[in-house]
Amino acid sequence: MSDDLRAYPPRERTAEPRRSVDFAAELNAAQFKAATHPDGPLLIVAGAGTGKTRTLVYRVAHLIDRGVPPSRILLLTFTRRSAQEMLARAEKLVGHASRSVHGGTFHGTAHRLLRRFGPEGGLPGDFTILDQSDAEDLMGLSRTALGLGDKTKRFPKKETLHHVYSRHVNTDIPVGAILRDEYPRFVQLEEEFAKVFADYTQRKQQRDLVDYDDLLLYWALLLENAPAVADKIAGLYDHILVDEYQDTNVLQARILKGMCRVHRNLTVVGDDAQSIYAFRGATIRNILDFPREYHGASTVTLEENYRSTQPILDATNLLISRAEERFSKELYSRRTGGEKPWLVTAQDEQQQTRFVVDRILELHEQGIPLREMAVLFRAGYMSADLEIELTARNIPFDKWGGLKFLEAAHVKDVLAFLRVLENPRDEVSWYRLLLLMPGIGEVTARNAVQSMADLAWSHESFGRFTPPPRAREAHAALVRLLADLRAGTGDEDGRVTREIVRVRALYDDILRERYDRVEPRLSDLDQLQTIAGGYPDRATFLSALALEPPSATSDLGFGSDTEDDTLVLSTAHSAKGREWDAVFVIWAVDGWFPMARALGSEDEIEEERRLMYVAMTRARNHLAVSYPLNVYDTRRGADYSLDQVSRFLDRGVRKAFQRVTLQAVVEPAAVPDASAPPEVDLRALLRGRFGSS
DNA sequence: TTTTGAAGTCTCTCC
DNA sequence: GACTTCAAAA
Repeated sequence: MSDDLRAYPPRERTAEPRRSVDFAAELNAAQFKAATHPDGPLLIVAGAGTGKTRTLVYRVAHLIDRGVPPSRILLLTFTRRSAQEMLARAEKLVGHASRSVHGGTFHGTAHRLLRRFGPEGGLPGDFTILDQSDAEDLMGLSRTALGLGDKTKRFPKKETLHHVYSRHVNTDIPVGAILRDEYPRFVQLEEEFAKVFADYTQRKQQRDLVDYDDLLLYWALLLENAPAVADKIAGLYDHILVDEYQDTNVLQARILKGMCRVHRNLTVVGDDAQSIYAFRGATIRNILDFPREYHGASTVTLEENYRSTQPILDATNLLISRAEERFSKELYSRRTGGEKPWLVTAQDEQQQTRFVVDRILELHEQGIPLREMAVLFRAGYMSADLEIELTARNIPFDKWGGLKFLEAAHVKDVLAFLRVLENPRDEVSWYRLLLLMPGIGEVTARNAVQSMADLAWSHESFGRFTPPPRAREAHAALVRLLADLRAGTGDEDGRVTREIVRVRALYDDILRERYDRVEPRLSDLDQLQTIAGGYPDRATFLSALALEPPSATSDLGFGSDTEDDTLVLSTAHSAKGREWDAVFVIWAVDGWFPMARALGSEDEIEEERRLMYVAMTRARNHLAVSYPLNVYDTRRGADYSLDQVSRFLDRGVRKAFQRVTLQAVVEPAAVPDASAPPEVDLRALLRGRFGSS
């Protein structure tokens, strides 16, 4: 097991000559102040497009320039992609020294540290990471084991249980309070929740399983409760820099406190106006309270926007001015040219789609590459119609966001085989693959798992299990496959890929049996095989997959493999930190953006508003926000409803836009014969109904 | 006990 | 539209 996951996939080697950096000349005054800030806590409040990344990169460069050993700098970012990007940019400034800077997500870093120091806190060094749905499944097993799953009384679903658990761990809010706020109907069940959580925790520990929350929690607990190990871990770094600080939670703040308690060299960068992850426990309080939490902290505010034209900023400033508590800042740009953003009213979804595609082609003709354009939306499924149209018109695109690929049942199925090999105690994966086998159902699976547990999960324990007659064949096939896979030796390249090939020899037939649309699923598995080729061993592969899921799906046959000029479709969340020349925000319909189910509280609505702000501020030169009037809504029975523009685009905000109304496309056949008198005067009928003349 | 087909249930954001 | 849940058949 490699100590350092950053090595995969390998960063390309470029012989960049080191140059001396003229910080004062290459940064504006505020950026310069932040980048060259001496030791001690520093808060950088950076509005959208104000060169936040640039400042952070230069700060890293400056630290290295000052003689801080690069390997003693830790850069925590929100995605692994942004860490890589920043380090690549730092490399251009200070040469390959920056390659030794440790960069990654909180979870990725936690993983690295726990593999190394976990054993000193009683953790096994070879734990398996549970992703969210694995964790939910395990929670389900706990619920069933406690007999709370039967339908005699109403008990929350495993997803709800997990959500409450996760929120509790990440926010320190007592379970009772969470129930009161979010699930009043379950308040009386607090004790049962606690029992399930206790069982869940025990189950994880007995089976060497670690969920996402544990990664952070164990890190924090080591820092807080094991002084000797804490000194070692905190002693690894002299400087810690955190990006997107507005999206960290209480637990992450605790970790930072522990990591920095000696030197206090903590730099955090964030924008309270872009806080969009409260749903997973992030709290805006971290950034708002930073100056109080770290006495003597300096604060630098970046307000000059280098990204967008002034007309676009006028619109986004108006949008966010409606928000409640925030560090007040007014972004301005010297890019005064440019046209007002568009607010496009479409008659229906098809027309919205057609508008977006036509406009994209138009801009493309004007010389804007596809990769400089993006279409953003609130949730992954909202781009379905657009994807079909783009495919039909041969426009290549990448879709970001969502975890589709790894969530796909067939991908998880194949991974379950590998995970069982890696960790024979992985109960969740055992259930998953046992239930796949013909002749094995819930009862047999449970018996098998129980019998393996009795034999301490040894490798042979599954072979010793005596299946009922109907499952004999499946059992034998599985035993053979697992033995076969275990027999594979060495760490030669492509080993994981070959394992997947062998698993598929058994699994592909099952897949064909179970699903109707087989081809896209098979090609997902092909893709999994390819991805596996980039990893040296199974453990690294599985961990990396859980921590940094590949975003691409092969559903529609387009991908960045063949094309390098591809349009980006993305959820607003996944678009954070990115920018494009032209941005389309679609589905700006009330109930869609903001989403209807996010309207429960004022806080949720505010978060939706900030999300819309994030989406719109991605644009450099062209911004178009569109909404269809008529939405075919299957929920309300096959009917069309007349929809309203998003509440965030109120009358005042709309003034910053130019209105574009797309005319209804009338099918020739449907055009009424204007010469014929109407059969009935509908409007008069309606007026008469209310007695008005 | 497993399988199968039909009815029913939601629909999100992500490490 | 994809997945879960339920009831009845094999």
